[in-house]
Amino acid sequence: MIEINRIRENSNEIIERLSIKNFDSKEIITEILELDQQKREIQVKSDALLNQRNSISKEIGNLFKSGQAELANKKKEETVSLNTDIQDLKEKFNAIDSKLTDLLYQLPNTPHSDVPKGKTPEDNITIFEKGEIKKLHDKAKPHWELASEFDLIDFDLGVKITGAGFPVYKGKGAKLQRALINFFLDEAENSGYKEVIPPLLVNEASGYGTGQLPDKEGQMYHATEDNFYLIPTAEVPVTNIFRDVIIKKEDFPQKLTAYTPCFRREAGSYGKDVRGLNRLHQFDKVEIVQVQHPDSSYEALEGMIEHVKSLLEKLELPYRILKLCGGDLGFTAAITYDFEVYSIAQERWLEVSSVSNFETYQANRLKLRFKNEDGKTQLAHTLNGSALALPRIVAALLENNQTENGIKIPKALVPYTRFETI
RNA sequence: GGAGAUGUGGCAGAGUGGUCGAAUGCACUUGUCUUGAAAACAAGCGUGCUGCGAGGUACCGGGGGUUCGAAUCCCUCCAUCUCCGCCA
Repeated sequence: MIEINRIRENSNEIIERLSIKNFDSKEIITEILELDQQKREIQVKSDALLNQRNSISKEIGNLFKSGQAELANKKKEETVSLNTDIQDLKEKFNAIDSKLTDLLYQLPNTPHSDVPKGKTPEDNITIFEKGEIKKLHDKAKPHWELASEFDLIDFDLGVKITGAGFPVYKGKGAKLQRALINFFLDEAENSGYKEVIPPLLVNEASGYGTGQLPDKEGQMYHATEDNFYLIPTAEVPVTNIFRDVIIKKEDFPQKLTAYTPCFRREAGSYGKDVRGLNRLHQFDKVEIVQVQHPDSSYEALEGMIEHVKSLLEKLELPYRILKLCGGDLGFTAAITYDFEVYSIAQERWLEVSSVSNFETYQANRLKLRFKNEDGKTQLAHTLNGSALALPRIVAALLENNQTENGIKIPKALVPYTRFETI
């Protein structure tokens, strides 16, 4: 969430920035400032009363020690009204504080000054495009037909076992998944990311830490008996490694990568959007996460973009990079670049990666800090990106590489699949 | 899942309900000494809120309670350890 100090000092700037996200924050911020003011006043009062009580209590202790029980008991009476006042202030304080926290949770991150205005995905700006969009042969098919023709993915079987959006990968289809995961992990390691295998279920605190809660509660599967959530992305468990951590300056940057399945409930899609691998409830993804010093987080973001670019180029897929406009930007991100690959048989672009800088927004929730030159604790920056999400990569690979003699595996992947064609 | 024990500062480890934000040791930082280092000695050494500042206040696993006053007593949750059961 946005730091309260920033809101105190730059409320107008924040309101203006949030308007780029098409978020009208004027009322909330006014209320936040009021509550913040009240909260501090109450705290000062309460501190003063506690101070009084503490000194009276000390006196009572001393009186008892020196055998003046009568005087001590008389002193006790003084604390009666004091205690009701303290209790009163405590209740008020808690009420205001939880209201304030609630409102702060409702404020999205402020977009970076580079973020273009806009409301819908059409307003995103294509900043880079590369790769040849080939012509396919006459009998070219969409990936869901290829998947069933070559017996790679069984969607109906998944429906039987679980439900729609939980495919079963078979034979070379399963091996292709494994190959991609290993390829992505190796590439990440070569770029300096340390591999971790995190839990796939997280507690509530972790959900709040990265911002899935309370904003996107409905997106996550919820194991209510234990109050755990199935992770929608490795971002959640991996970034929460750093919750409540004060890292040493020399330990910057932290670069982690993780492969995990991801679980998303997703609501309200239909037709071609959800056909085949386009949108699933369970899918595999390799994520890269960085914790950075604020001065170098944008440089790190560039590095992450370069990393994802190199993956797509090694896979020989035509892709483009979009800079998301304010309206399409996620709740917690300051800036996001989406990577899309072209799916030839479907004749559409498919999002395969999202690379974002969250600046201090997540760090503030996580209490992820470092000691700066002045010896003060300061919030770090967090970043993450998909590198990459598998299903749509598979869709594009199958569709784009189909020939009349089968599907060709890109060269870079062959050492991992150990077969050249499907 | 059952029984028992434990949870204190970066680590180890004290702490009869009152002068405990917390002894002591180690680690760390700075200074003295030294050509330099080590050793020794001295000082410092957690996090938040609040205040221009001195300071005030809160935090001894989390939450709640008893009390004039809680690290210390009670309840509850969580975690760890030991034993038993179950199990990939």
